[in-house]
Amino acid sequence: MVSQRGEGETTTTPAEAADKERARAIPEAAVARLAVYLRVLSGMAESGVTAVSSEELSQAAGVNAAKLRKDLSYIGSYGTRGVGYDVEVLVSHIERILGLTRNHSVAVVGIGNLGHALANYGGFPGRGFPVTALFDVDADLVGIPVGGIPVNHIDEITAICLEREVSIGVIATPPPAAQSVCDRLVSAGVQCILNFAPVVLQVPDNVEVRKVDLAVEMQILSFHVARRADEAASVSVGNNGLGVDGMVIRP
Amino acid sequence: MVSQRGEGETTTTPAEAADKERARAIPEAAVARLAVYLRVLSGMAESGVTAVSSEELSQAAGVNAAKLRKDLSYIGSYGTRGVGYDVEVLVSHIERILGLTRNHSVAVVGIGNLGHALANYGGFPGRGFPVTALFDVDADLVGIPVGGIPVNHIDEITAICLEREVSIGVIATPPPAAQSVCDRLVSAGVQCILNFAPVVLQVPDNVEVRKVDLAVEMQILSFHVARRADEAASVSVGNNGLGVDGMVIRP
DNA sequence: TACCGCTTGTGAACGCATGCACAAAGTCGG
DNA sequence: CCGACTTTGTGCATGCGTTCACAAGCGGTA
Ligand SMILES: NC(=O)c1ccc[n+]([C@@H]2O[C@H](COP(=O)([O-])OP(=O)(O)OC[C@H]3O[C@@H](n4cnc5c(N)ncnc54)[C@H](O)[C@@H]3O)[C@@H](O)[C@H]2O)c1
Ligand SMILES: NC(=O)c1ccc[n+]([C@@H]2O[C@H](COP(=O)([O-])OP(=O)(O)OC[C@H]3O[C@@H](n4cnc5c(N)ncnc54)[C@H](O)[C@@H]3O)[C@@H](O)[C@H]2O)c1
Repeated sequence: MVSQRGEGETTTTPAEAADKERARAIPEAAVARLAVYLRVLSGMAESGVTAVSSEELSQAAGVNAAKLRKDLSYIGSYGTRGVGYDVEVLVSHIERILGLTRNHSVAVVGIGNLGHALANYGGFPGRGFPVTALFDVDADLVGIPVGGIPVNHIDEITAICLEREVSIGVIATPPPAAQSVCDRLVSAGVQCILNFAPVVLQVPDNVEVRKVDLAVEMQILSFHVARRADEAASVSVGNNGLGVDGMVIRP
Repeated sequence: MVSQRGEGETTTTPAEAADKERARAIPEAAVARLAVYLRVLSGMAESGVTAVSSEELSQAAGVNAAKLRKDLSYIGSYGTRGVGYDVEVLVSHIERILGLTRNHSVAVVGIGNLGHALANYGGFPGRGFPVTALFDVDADLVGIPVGGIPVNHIDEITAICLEREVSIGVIATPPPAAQSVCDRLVSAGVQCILNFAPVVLQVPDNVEVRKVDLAVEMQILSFHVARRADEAASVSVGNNGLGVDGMVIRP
């Protein structure tokens, strides 16, 4: 939509220019939360809710109310004191800041277990991320449609990514293939990569990589179990009976 | 150096007690990285590498060398100055800190696109996370084995989780079902939950939740694309030629 | 219009995490 | 046995992110 990102302050509206400058200053952590607020707000809008206070929204998003207000303040002052926020207004401003005013075409590479799930998932197109290309090295898969999109051979990746203006590449290949797939995506001009393979990817500075590592997530959970078990042990043994139920006594 | 506050020394060995006390102090961010180091180190061990310096390991893990050393220092001093770290030793210490010395049984709830992929994935059991139970509400799925494990009906979740000592529950149901599934997992004694459904789960304090939200990941990538585009525009037009290549000029 | 109560937006303080820089501590060659 | 070289472990400064607390601002009410 709009935002023909023209030049500096001469042709853009003051509001747009202000947004651009602000975008640079938004903390990474706040960006992630803004995406969550957006989802919650979208849900509210669908339910017919038109206004919301920082307290309500923060509850629904599972964060501290002050943090929520600060996060929203990064994108501008669109609330009304004494009242709250207009849901629609907030949605459109967050969408603008997150760059969701245009679609981002997605390519999935590696159509195995995970690739199939991603290709079949209906949740992305509706949120502005249409999956427009699938790639695999396996000749048996090439040509077969998955989730409505036919699989192409990995060797066609450059041509097809350029043609379909892919802006996000998703890597769902086995670990050994990930770096080479990544390199090919990068040389096809893809600047955003979401990596499911448990390997550290090397990319140029102008490419943004985010990784999803399920084994790491589970290990973090495991750490917390262990920590909790230790704490419980300390309380019951170390404090020698002073601690009742699970409460930690010492500060 | 070693942190007081411990009285646990009476029943545990000093080394164990020291670990337990340290575990409490490890920053969350460092825990996530330790899991990455562990994966890299395991790969090195398999390749026959026996020793590694902080510089090498940090390269392989994609982090700053000083940060890596600090992370490792949280779990103790197991390096040799002038030489580096023994791979095996480091692996075993990280595993101990992360609580990986025992297996953590995993249950997957919601055997749809994503649930199938998870159940079929061979990478978890090898890392100490055997998938031991699958649940779905769909009668057509119940009884059918996926990845070698038969699917059970969701109503059996409490009994089976207790019986198989499930410690991690993975939620891969549609969003509306997620909270109720979560509640059932919690009442079955599961204290760790990995949630793929795009909803904020409410849980008691003694339960740890981690979420994987792919739409949020993509939106973060989208934000960076937009920011980059804006910067490019500012530099080429706003600064009126003063900025060459991608460098940001104004602070 | 003037007041009241409510909610936002933000300055300021705090706490956590990162990265630097270097002393301490070890190896290895001679 | 010594001295040069290498690499760890960490004190310290810096920057980022979170939280508190409250003035400013707005709608409603009399
Ligand atoms: N399935 C899961 O639940 C899961 C969980 C965690 C991590 N992962 C990771 O995600 C990745 C994919 O997992 P999966 O279970 O789907 O694996 P999979 O083996 O089922 O699928 C991998 C696919 O990638 C294709 N492929 C291999 N080399 C390729 C290349 N060079 N170019 C293009 N395609 C290529 C294969 O033909 C295959 O279709 C792996 O790295 C895995 O570690 C998967
Ligand atoms: N598939 C993906 O790639 C993907 C990507 C991002 C997010 N997600 C999220 O992951 C979740 C699962 O996605 P999916 O594509 O596998 O969905 P899906 O519809 O294919 O599968 C959902 C499964 O959950 C089962 N189910 C429904 N209610 C249940 C209940 N109360 N108890 C137990 N099982 C129940 C259904 O029978 C079905 O088998 C969704 O929340 C989705 O938003 C999926």
